[in-house]
Amino acid sequence: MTTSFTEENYLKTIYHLNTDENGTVSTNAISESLHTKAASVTDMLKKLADKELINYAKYQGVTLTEIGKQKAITIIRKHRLWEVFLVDKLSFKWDEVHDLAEELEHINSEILINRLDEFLNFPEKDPHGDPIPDKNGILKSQELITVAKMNIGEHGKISGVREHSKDFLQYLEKTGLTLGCEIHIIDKITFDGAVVVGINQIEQTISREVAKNILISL
Amino acid sequence: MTTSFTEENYLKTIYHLNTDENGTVSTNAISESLHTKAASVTDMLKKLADKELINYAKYQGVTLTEIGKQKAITIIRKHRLWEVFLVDKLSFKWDEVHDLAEELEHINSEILINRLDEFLNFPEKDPHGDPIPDKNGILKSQELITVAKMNIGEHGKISGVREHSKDFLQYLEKTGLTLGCEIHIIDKITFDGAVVVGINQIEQTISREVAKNILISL
DNA sequence: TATAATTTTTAGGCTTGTCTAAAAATAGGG
DNA sequence: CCCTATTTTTAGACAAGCCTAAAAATTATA
Ligand SMILES: [Mn+2]
Ligand SMILES: [Mn+2]
Ligand SMILES: [Mn+2]
Ligand SMILES: [Mn+2]
Repeated sequence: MTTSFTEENYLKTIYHLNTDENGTVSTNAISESLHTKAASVTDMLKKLADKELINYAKYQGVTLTEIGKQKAITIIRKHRLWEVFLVDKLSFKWDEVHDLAEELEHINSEILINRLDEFLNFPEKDPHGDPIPDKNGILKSQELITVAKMNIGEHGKISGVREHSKDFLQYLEKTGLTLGCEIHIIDKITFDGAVVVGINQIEQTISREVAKNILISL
Repeated sequence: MTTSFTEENYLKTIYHLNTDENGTVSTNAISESLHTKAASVTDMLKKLADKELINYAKYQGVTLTEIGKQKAITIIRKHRLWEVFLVDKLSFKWDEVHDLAEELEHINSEILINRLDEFLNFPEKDPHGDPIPDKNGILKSQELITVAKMNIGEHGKISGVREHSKDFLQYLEKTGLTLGCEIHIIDKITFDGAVVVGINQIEQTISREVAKNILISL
C-alpha cells in the first residue's frame, strides 16, 4: 500500500513522539508538532488506523503498529542519509539541511536510497549525531545523556543534539560547541541551572535550556 | 508566488509540447501527455492563467508567458541535473532515471540545485543528450536531425533521443546505438522506411519508428 | 464525588485536483 | 453555407487534508 507525503509525516512524528516520551502519543502532541489542529489529526488517525499503520482507540492516544514503525524508520533513514549527502557532498552547514531533507525524505525509491547509502560510504550518523537506520531498518542507538544531567568534574564528548532548529545549531557553531568536541563540567549554578563548561581549553557558561539540548557520550 | 507540484508538471508539459510542435498547445495534447481528462486540464488552465503563467483564451489553446517559461526551464534544469547525478554518481543506467528525476525535479531550492550543478562539474547535457539550462535559464540547443532524415552515405554522431521510454532506451543499449557513437547510412528501404546503418564496424537495420527517434549531429 | 478544566471527537465547510456526463464552440466535408 | 464530427468547456461530484465551532469524553480539583 502506498502512503502519501502527509501520511508519512504523521508516521514520522508519531514515531519521534513515542520514543521521546515513551508510551502512547496524544492527539494534541501530534497537532502541536505538525502545526495542524487537533481535529485534523483525529481525521488522519482514523485513516492511518484503517490502513493498520497505527493502533488507535478513541480518546486513548496512538502507537505505531510494526508496519507503521518500519515505514517511519524508513523515512528517518532517508531523511538522515540525505542530510549526510547535503553536508558531505554539497557542503551545506549542519543548520541548513533539515528543511531540504524534510522534502527529500519523501522520494520513493528503495534502490535510490541504498545507492545513496553506498555512495556516502554507509555513514552511521547524520550531521546532528543521530544514528542512521540500516537497510533492514535496524537502528543502533547509543546511550547519551544531556549536559544538564552531568555532574561537576565529569568529562564527555558532544555526540548529539535534542533540538534541530537553525537558531540553536548556529548558536552551537558560534560558541564552538560542535559535534565531537570534548567537554567537562566546571560548575553548575543552582540558581538558574546554568552550567560552566570547559571546551577547547576555554571556559564557557551555557544556560539550562542549552544544557538540556546537548547530548553527551561519557 | 509558489507553484504546486501539479502546476509545475503542467508548465513543463506545455513547454515541451510548445517547442516540439511550435505554436499554441491544445487542451487535448496536454491531457494526453499527462494522462488526465480534458475537463481537468481546462480547470488547471484557468488557474495558471489567473497566475499569469500562461496565455489562455477559451478554445484557442495556450502558450507560456515569459514567467511561465522561466519556471518551466527551471524545472527542466532540475530534472536533467538530477538525472546526471543519478547516472554519474549513483551508477544508474540511462533508462532508469527518468521517473526518479520526475519526482526530484520538484524539490524546491535554488541553492541546492546550484550546488548540485557545481558538484557535477556544470554538465552541459543530461544522460539522454538533452541540453541543461544554466542557472540563468539559458539553454543552448544544438541543431540535431533524426536518422530518418539522413541520406544514404551521410555520417554523423548519435547525440540525443526523442523518446525517453525505458523500452526504447534499453533497445538502443542492447543494439549498441548509444550516445556518442559514430553512425553512417548504408541504405534506406523505401517499402517500410527501415534504415540500414553502420555502427562500430557492424551493419544493422533499424525500423522507421526507431530512426525517427534517434537524433544526430552531423 | 461533583464540578470545572482540558482534551478529543464530531459536524459542517473549504480548497485542490481529479472525474463523468452534457452542453457549447470550432473545424471539415459536401 | 449547413450539417456533422471533434474539441473544448461547463456542471456537478468526489477524495484528501485542512479549518472552525460545538459536543462529548476524560482528567483534575475542590
Ligand atoms: Mn517531511
Ligand atoms: Mn538530522
Ligand atoms: Mn514531475
Ligand atoms: Mn533526460
